[in-house]
Amino acid sequence: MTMSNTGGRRRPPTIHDVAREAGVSRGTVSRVLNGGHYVSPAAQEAVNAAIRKTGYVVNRHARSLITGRSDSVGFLLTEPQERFFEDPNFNVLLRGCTQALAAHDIPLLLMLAGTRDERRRITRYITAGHVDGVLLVSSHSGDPVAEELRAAGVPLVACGKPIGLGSKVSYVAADDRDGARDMVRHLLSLGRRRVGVVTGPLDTPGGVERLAGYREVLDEAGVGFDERLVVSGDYSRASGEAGAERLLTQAPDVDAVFVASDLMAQGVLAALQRAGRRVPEDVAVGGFDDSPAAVAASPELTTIRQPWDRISAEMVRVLLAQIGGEDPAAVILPTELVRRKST
Amino acid sequence: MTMSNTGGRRRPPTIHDVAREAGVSRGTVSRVLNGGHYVSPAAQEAVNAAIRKTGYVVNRHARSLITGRSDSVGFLLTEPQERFFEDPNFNVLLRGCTQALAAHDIPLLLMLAGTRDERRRITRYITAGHVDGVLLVSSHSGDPVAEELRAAGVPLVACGKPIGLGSKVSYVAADDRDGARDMVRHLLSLGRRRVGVVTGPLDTPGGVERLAGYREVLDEAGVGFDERLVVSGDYSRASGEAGAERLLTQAPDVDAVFVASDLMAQGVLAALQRAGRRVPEDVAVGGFDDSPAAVAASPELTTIRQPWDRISAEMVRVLLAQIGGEDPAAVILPTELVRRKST
DNA sequence: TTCTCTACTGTGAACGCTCACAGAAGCATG
DNA sequence: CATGCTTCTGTGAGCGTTCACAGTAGAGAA
Repeated sequence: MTMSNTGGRRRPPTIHDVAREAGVSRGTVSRVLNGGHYVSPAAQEAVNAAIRKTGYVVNRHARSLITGRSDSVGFLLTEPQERFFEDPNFNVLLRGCTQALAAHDIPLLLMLAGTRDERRRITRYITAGHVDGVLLVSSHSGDPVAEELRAAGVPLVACGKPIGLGSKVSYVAADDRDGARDMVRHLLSLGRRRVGVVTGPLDTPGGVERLAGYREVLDEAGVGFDERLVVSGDYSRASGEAGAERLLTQAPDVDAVFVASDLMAQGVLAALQRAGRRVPEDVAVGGFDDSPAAVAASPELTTIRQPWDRISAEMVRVLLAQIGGEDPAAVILPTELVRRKST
Repeated sequence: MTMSNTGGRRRPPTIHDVAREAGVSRGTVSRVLNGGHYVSPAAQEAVNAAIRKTGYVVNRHARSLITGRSDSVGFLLTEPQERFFEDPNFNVLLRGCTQALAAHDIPLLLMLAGTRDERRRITRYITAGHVDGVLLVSSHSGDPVAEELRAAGVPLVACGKPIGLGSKVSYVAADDRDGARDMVRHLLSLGRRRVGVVTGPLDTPGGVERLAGYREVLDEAGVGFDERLVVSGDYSRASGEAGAERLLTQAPDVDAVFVASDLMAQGVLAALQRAGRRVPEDVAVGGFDDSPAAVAASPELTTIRQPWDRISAEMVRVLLAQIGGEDPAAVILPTELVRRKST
């Protein structure tokens, strides 16, 4: 029983305790802690032994106070909160970022900027230097928080190409256009010629790019573009359902649909089913994301995989580089067609 | 242009700057910052004006260094990570906790303890005092991290009744048994008599309680208990699908199913559909959670709402109370039957 | 007047760490 | 022998707060 456990916590050992235990000075312990340059092997060893023995863990507040760094980063969501809950992609991204940061021993602070007040509070918190950088999820345009952070010089990496922030903001994104091309080519290769599309929100680069890829392939295949085959959605399940209904009205002969998100594709499947169309026999359906929703759908969705694990890893890499003084960077990652039952 | 914006960030104002600006001492500013007791109205006013003028934000690291508090809490997930992504409840809980904490200006640190290494690192981080308390999501038994934290005297609030941690750990949970009772009563009230159940994992209190509620109502209604009507799952969609298949084999005359989670209920619906049973005409299906999955299902699920917003709010309240020195507490919250299309 | 009490204010010390600097020791070079 | 260089080590200062304490001013009571 080394620990009296009556509610209060014992005062943890300090760098001083370690120094005394190892028979060296605070400075030497600090040097060992920070890379071990200019430390003799003997001292190195003694300090490490003392750290193990005392169970020392550095006090990050004391360190931050003098270094000016916080050694933590924020994960900021300025989207309308609903999307967060409905879209499984956020989970995957959040998890990936948390783990990638954990590998660097950097905690992730979750920040949800929903209301005006929350936005103000969070902006203050960040610009006050309480985090070293921010991972940003905000695909819609005109985001005042992001703009303010950028102006304040806070290292920032967005997920997906941000709008209206100039070229000074780093971002990591999947190759939306190329992914869309792959999917539409796949649908054409099945012999379908009346290929519809349910787009994402067209005020986001992702939405625009996926639509552009669709058009490109139709052009290159010599299949005419028919605007009755195009309806727009907002990535939500409900908008997919509504979109499919509109599509069936405008172009009843549709024999394939490229849907710009898996969640919308779920809605499309439901609407088609209700209309008595069989998938994939009557209408082939292709999604986008390869989110958990793709496997949960029935039939399971053929979709375009966004490499979320790589996206999150790259976001963290770019952010840390930027915190380290490097210039902003843009990273585009390749997508992959995943064939399942819906095509 | 008050801010030179060439990459570096300007040194933020300190309490000293505010004191000089307001013509008072650091101590007075500090008192205003911490509640304003024993401060004259005039000084109060002057300090607030100076804070607004300078844009001062307290340096939390300096504060933490001396107070010993970190004014932050961890949100710790020790579940197998997959559940996190599949189960929409986690999102709602995470969001609720983040927002409830934000109201107290307390940041939430997301901690995912998947691997052994991660567990060790996180345990060290927490016991070193880098967070004041922990919100714990870990319904399965034998969680070494939780036990270690409890032993170290870290304020801890679990979501759902934890197993094997003695009574010293606070928790907040929905009234699982009562919810199950409501649902089964509802199914009986529809005239169904062959009511099956797909349970949750039976090494968790939630799973056990929901099954107990089911049995209680059958007993009280004089409907005999038939073990062929009972299959067990693990809250995952896939296990619901498998469970329903087993149920149809063991008891083909089943006319209602109480499923212990919405996600499993999705799987049950899929399996029933495949087997040619109509819902709700042939088989009524009741879920549990009222997660987004309930509305996404087709037909939309009748389910038992867990009051996630209240659960998260209570978790935060209890945790902060405990950090403030109060004793651990258990909170049980009522559930609510939500009728939709599946019954 | 003198004392006590309350309301308020300022000051130095401390929290635990890193950083800059000074210096010691060892070795090669002039 | 002095000089310089490299490698290593210890020391004092200071990061921006809070806290304990000392002190002041004014009001009321003796």
